[in-house]
Amino acid sequence: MLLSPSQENYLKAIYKLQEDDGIATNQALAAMVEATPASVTNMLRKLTDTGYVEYEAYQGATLTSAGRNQAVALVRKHRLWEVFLVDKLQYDWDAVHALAEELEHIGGDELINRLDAFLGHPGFDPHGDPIPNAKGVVRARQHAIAASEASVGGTFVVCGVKDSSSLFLQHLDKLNIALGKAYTLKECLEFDRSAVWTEQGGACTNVSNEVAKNVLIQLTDA
Amino acid sequence: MLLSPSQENYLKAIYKLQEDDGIATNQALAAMVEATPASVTNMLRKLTDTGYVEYEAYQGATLTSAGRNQAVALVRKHRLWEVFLVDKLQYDWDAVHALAEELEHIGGDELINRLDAFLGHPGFDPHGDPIPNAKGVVRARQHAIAASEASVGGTFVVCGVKDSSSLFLQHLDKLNIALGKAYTLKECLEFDRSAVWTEQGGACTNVSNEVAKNVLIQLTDA
DNA sequence: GCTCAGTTTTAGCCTCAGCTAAAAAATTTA
DNA sequence: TAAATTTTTTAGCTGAGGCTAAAACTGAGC
Repeated sequence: MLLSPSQENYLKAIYKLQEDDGIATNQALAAMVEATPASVTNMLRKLTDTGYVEYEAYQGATLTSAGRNQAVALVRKHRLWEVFLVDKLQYDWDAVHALAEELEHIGGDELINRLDAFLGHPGFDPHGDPIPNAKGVVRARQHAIAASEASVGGTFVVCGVKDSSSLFLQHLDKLNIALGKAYTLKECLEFDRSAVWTEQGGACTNVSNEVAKNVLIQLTDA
Repeated sequence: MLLSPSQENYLKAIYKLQEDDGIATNQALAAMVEATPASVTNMLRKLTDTGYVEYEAYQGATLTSAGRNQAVALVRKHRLWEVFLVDKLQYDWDAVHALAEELEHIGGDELINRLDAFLGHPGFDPHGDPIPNAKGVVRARQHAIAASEASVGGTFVVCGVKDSSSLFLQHLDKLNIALGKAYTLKECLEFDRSAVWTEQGGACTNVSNEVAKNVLIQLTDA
């Protein structure tokens, strides 16, 4: 069964909502694909007919295993193109999402597997999200927690973000926070839950709780 | 004015027909965009409204200068993506057209200029066709003629093809003819106008007139 | 167990880009 | 020049994927 770009976007949206919230409601889907709930109902019917989605009126949508395969393949394509744009074309990490959103609908397995090989089979995209392999297996990030969960005195490495919006990523740039950087949590201020992170070199960064909640870290024992 | 992929394909088709035949008839356009003549009439009206095409009923279509700019930009995008697919992803030259046809509708100037830089500002695509620069200037191939025009005893280098179909390109592969290779025209047979080409090393290739007419060469004086 | 707010579906409409069949214009042939 | 052929246009239809407004359903609070 061949899917239109629009249909592919719905599958991706259902996949993400299932992962995050466990359930893909009509309204959440509408927000994600930027359409009205009425349009979503329509499309869910069609996707049910193609066998990618299971859907009963008022009950929300679920991917079939075929649907899940499609969705994972799309995530793979999206993330590989993001790696290409950042690593090869020197785009900033906050500028690649929209382009990858277009590129992910192009071509088939052949193209994406060649791209994967060309990029050296990367494991993670520029935002630290894991790239599913050609078989659709997604290696979960190990022991990643939100930076807001760290305890004072702990050391950690930044390994991802929860929010990939351009606005948030540019804010991280301004704070000079990037993937792979190591910090110690110096203190956490009672008043607004903001934190002070220090780098090895000693540089200090003031991080609001709002930011910390959206930064993923791995605890280290150094 | 923003164009749909379909509209972009029309502009490209008009451009090619104007270059080749001087005139873009309804029927030729229909064949090129794979639609009926009735659909072409429809679309030409729309493109006239947007200011990219000049069109009077029954008189064929002409690009405005804005239309020509768009068309050249598309040719640039198409050929740069072909270079990427062959040089970086190791595709064969006969397999890249369809993919480039999809990729050329993605993104804007920013993306394509970055791709151009990444590829090292190539002058020609994998079929020897010249790549327009960022300003839309197309450097014509110098002194290229069809191989069927060469005279016996002459030496030449293969620099392009007139027919980029997969079928023809695969045939050239079989004959071991590739861009950049140098030959001497040993003889031309009266009976079927087929020719014998010899390489420096002495290897001989029998080339039908049909093939020679679709191979572009530059005469050399060695 | 009812009411009411919020969510989802239905019904009917729109635009885009195609299609067919028939009418009209242009071109070729006799 | 008139007839025949070819090309183009018109008219009306289709399907995809949206939309709005109104109706129907769900679930929380009383």
